[in-house]
Amino acid sequence: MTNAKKKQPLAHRPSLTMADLAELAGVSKITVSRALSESPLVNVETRERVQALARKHGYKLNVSARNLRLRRSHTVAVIVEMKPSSGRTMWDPYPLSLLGGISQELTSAGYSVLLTTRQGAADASVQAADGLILLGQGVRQDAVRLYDKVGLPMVVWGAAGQGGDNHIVVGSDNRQGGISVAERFLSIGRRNPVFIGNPDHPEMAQRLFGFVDELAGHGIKPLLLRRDDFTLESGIDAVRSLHERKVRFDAIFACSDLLAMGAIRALVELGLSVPNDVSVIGYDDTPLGASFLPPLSTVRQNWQEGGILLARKVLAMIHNQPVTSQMMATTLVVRST
Amino acid sequence: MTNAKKKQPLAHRPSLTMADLAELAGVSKITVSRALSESPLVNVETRERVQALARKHGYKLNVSARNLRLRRSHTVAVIVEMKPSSGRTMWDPYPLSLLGGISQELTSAGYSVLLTTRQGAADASVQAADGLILLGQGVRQDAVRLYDKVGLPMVVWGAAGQGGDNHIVVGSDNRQGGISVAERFLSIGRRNPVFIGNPDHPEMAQRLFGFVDELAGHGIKPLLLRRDDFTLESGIDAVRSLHERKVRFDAIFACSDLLAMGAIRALVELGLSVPNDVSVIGYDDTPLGASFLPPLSTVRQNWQEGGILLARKVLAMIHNQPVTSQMMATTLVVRST
DNA sequence: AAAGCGAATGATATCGATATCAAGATATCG
DNA sequence: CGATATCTTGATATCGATATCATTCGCTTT
Repeated sequence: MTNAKKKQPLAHRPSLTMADLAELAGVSKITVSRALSESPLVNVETRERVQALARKHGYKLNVSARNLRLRRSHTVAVIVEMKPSSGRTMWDPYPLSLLGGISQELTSAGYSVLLTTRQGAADASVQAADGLILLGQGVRQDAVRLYDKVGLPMVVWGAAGQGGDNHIVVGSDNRQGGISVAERFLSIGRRNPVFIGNPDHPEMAQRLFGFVDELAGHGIKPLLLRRDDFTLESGIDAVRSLHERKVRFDAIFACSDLLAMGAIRALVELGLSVPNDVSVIGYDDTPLGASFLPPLSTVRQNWQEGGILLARKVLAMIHNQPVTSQMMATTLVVRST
Repeated sequence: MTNAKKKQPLAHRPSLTMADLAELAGVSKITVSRALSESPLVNVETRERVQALARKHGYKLNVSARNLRLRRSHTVAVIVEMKPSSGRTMWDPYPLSLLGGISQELTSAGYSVLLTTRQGAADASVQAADGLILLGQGVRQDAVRLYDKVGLPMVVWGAAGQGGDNHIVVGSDNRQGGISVAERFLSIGRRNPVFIGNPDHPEMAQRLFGFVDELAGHGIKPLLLRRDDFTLESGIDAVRSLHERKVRFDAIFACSDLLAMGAIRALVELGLSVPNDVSVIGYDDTPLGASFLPPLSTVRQNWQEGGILLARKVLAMIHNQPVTSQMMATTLVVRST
């Protein structure tokens, strides 16, 4: 018997089972199972003997078997929406520090992270997970709807107000971010602010709303300048178009740091001083912003913490604890612009 | 029935099994299994009937059960070495477009990606995978050794020459990258080049070797300026220190774009012209490099393609096909510096 | 017409773990 | 001392899929 087992060519390591361990320890499989899972049902002495044996022989639990029996997988699928909807390739640093936070939190809770990059339909492998985390651009509600149907606990990263039947939303408080920029502009006496970004993007729309509402309270109506690309070039182009149209403005709220840096460069080229003539505030607190000349003022979102929060929420949902959507506070980082 | 289904708080959906499908179709489980896996053993008519039924009722394969039976998991674990060894946080854009490539390739081959961020010892969940991909800084050989012991097919991202008993290495050809920079400097007549980077880092060491060897062939010996941080500040600081020490130099090869940009900024502040007085070439082709003023010359590594290659190699190893380590060519992108 | 063959399907065992229920050993109580 | 409670262990069934071997049926072959 044992012999037969050893004989097979086994491309994969022999890895012994609980049955093998049981034989070694002179007890039954079930006792081994209990011993390894710290069950109080087994005698302390037996438990330690079994555990020692398991360590000694390098026993590895067969996860598939356990998952089959327990009807759960101890796995959370993270679905990354690949379609770049607006020049941000999804594989840029930001959403990915989210991944870092998620991975860290789930791993330390004993869960595995199944990474999925959605290309077309819902991936079948997702079905095996205990819960879902959906990372997207926020633009594509179809993805949310698609995965809502899977019926698993789900947490979506995005703008508030997208909550649905079966999922909750975690995100950065974009509205508050917009408000904080407005407050800053007001406090330094700016009266002709411009907003640059893409209001079709739910997260940016929130920023715009916060910005507009806060300014409206002081009788100011900002100019909305739509830009779909979040690149340096796009920022340059935006400012040039303002200049050509002879628009009067003394403050710019750009929806990304790159846009902001482009804007500043264009302003300087036009002979305008930042921040004396025009004040500029970006979004995201890119590492480069701090080193930019002049150092860029911006709104910081804590992505890593967001990832941790996402993970905690799914876990809570999986364990049937009550959870609610939550927006995370942003920080206005005032540097020199 | 339907009612009951809808009513339960659905912690878990009922999800039918092959046995259920078998009954519905009036055949046996095996036939269902074969039908769904496109086996030629079943009648075409039966197969289609079963498949239609499966679709209609939303049948989902129980992955755990299949994996248990087949003794494989259709999963590749990607281990991300978290310890930031040199200021690069691992969660910055580069290694992560690797992840994108990996995920894309594995997913479309029907494999799942298990994301693990190593914090301490080898994660147990890794045991369940069919293969491993190790993404690290390259600095830490201990991680490689640790996972080598697991005995699974493994592919490591890094510098060549680290190949071990049980794994192969895929990486960017850093040596060639260094050579190409040297060639460029030679072709434009530079005679006093400086290398800025950390030679303890295997990948950078390769760049340095290529750089030095190529220059040596023309009787030139570059100055090695060690910098452990790959930040803008570090680049600024490097050039300042050169200046203070009154070193003569007319070319800089910086091991990261940020270092290069910092260097350029410092040079400009010192009243030197780039590239007239000093030519500068960075590494990585950061998105911002192209928009930098002046546009940065750099060495591009194709991360995404690297990810795809990593994935293909593990898959090949898993299927017992012969594989070898491989370095990917880099591209010198000459812009204005 | 008997034998032989291939196509289609099924019965059963199995992967490795755990839940359930039963049972033996020991301790405690009236 | 017999009975009940407690502690510890085990036998068996089960999770949902697939491999192996067996079986049935129709059709060709000589």
